[in-house]
Amino acid sequence: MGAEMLQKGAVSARDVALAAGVSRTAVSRTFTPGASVSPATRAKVIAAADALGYHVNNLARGLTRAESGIVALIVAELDTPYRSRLVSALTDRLQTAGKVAMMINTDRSDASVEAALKQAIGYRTDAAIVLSGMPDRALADMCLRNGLRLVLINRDEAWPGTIRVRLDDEEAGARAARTLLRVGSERPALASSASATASLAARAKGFRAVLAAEGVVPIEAVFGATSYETGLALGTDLFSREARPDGIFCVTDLLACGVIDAARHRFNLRVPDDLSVIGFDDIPQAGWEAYGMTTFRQPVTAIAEACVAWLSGPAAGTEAETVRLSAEMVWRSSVAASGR
Amino acid sequence: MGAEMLQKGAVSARDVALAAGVSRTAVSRTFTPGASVSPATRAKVIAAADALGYHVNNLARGLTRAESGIVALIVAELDTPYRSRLVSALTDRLQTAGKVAMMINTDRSDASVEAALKQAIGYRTDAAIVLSGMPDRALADMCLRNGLRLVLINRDEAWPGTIRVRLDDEEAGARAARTLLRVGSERPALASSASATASLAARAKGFRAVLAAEGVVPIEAVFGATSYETGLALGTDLFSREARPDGIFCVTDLLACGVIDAARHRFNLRVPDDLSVIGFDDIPQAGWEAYGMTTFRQPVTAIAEACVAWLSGPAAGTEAETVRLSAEMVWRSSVAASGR
DNA sequence: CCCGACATTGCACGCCTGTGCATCAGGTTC
DNA sequence: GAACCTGATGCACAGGCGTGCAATGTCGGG
Repeated sequence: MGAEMLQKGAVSARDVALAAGVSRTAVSRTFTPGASVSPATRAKVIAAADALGYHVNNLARGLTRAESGIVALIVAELDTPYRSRLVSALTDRLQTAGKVAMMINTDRSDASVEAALKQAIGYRTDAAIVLSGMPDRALADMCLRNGLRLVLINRDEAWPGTIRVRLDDEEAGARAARTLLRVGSERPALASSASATASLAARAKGFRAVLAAEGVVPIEAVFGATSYETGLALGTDLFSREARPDGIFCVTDLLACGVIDAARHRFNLRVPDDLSVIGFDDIPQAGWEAYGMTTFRQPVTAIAEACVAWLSGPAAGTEAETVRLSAEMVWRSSVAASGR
Repeated sequence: MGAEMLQKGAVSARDVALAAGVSRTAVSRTFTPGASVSPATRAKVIAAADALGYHVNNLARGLTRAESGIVALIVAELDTPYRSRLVSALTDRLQTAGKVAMMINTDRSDASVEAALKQAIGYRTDAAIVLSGMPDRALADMCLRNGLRLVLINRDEAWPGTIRVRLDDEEAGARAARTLLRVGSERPALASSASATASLAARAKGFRAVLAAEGVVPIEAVFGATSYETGLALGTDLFSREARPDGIFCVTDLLACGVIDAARHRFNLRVPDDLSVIGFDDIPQAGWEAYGMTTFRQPVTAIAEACVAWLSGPAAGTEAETVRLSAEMVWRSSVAASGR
């Protein structure tokens, strides 16, 4: 009936204590697992808390405790199939681990990554998961000094107090090359963006190495950002050449979609009859009937699992750790059947 | 050289004060815009802060201030093109407004939305932007009582202290119907998922209303979740019927992609020659050459803009506000040219 | 030289919680 | 009945910050 306490601020433990006729300590203990409170008191507190709509202030709790429960996700181009899948998996996993994700956008520039990390420090984030862009050594040290653990995904650098999560990109690239050779591709090609990412470089490296061992030099098209539009451009470039490729490894599904569309709609080529295409990531669109793309599946849930497990574990000393996961091949219809 | 202060916790204002030989107050004032500090003191403080890697603790700051600077984004199925675009726009906009986004996943169930909101309250979020799922009235009141402002996107309910952001979905549906009629469609169809969303329902309603005025009853296929796979199923259902539709309005691009693929790859139909398709959202894939979909563009940046503007504004009284935005039509090649 | 205006600085308090320590009630054992 | 143990409870403090208030120092004007 008489609903007081409607001012402006949130309802605090003192309000609950007042309403329940107990001390504020009792309220605190009620919401602290393992603390000593009598069932009677606890019941009174819970009743009052429910009536007032009380919730423990995690900010204040984070002041005293060493952990705030917040983990920063630092990411560029979230509106991209692979990224959004990974972020979704990460937030999911963090939540079930009792933590919560704070999203910080960057534009891939070093400056914006630095700003993002500083903001993360400002909120006393337990850790930061960096999906894109690269903090330099000094920045990483600053994070460490502020008790902020760093998770680097798809990066080569390894620093103290840091965990790296990597895929077997090189092996996947090699497998792509072997697959194309087995299909009988005589003019295999590599399509990649110009973005200097460790994982993209590793995929290309593995691809080239296998071909080189067979004495084959791949046709290459490398430019642009990692996007569908670049894929289109790469495709039209490749198919306009004298020696038209008959098998293409695209370091990313997004690129592969563009390449396939260029082949079909701009050059009237049939996939896989005239051309085999292999991608990487297994974004949802790779499974769409318009593409039916043979590709490598990013183990997003395994990646998320590894990150969160490390975060939940004890603050491992100062050695850098590395987690390696493998990308399973997914067979669809963009590669001639004999290749399997 | 002598790097002390390497314990465990983060570096605090007191550490900086000690290093700079000033009071902790001076440090606080240095980082508080508009506070009174002499240039000399400020310089000493900044130097010490840089050397130690100090960053103001936003958690503690949020304790005193009324605002924490955190805004919760409550969303399901983030790994979906439209959602990820919207979330990306929102986090971007929030950041430039000096706030930061906290991502909370839900599985669309009411229970998980409730849990999400409670977590948001726990972190004394300034506001919560609900992209999917629906808090009930009691829950909204609890938020309000805790000083948490609520932004509801694509919802019908309007409650005190809340803002709704809506599109002119009904008008768009109507326009889709008029467009199909103009192309000469004799058997127009509606494809929708079974998810009971206000916006989807409004699109369908507008579509049906225009047709009804012309004495036409659309062929309808309505089932499943809002996904590409459902689109495939809807398409195969529709194209298997006696009276095969020659124009389809899909309430979502994701559905439309599935419908187009079903038409092309399962029934050998040509788009737009045998069939016109209109979607909604303008997800990136709608612009891909494989689809070239005519659709309605979700004004994601305008939506984000509206949300953040409201959040940054004064805590408007207790009336519910509503923002209406319009979805511009995007012409591509999935509708016969004469339709324009 | 004196006085008022003003900028700067530090003390102390409040914000909200968790927790060590002391207190106290209640019950058990001899 | 006394000594003792146990579980519950409250006090007081810490944690990092912003800010009102008072004190100090500085400068200009008269």
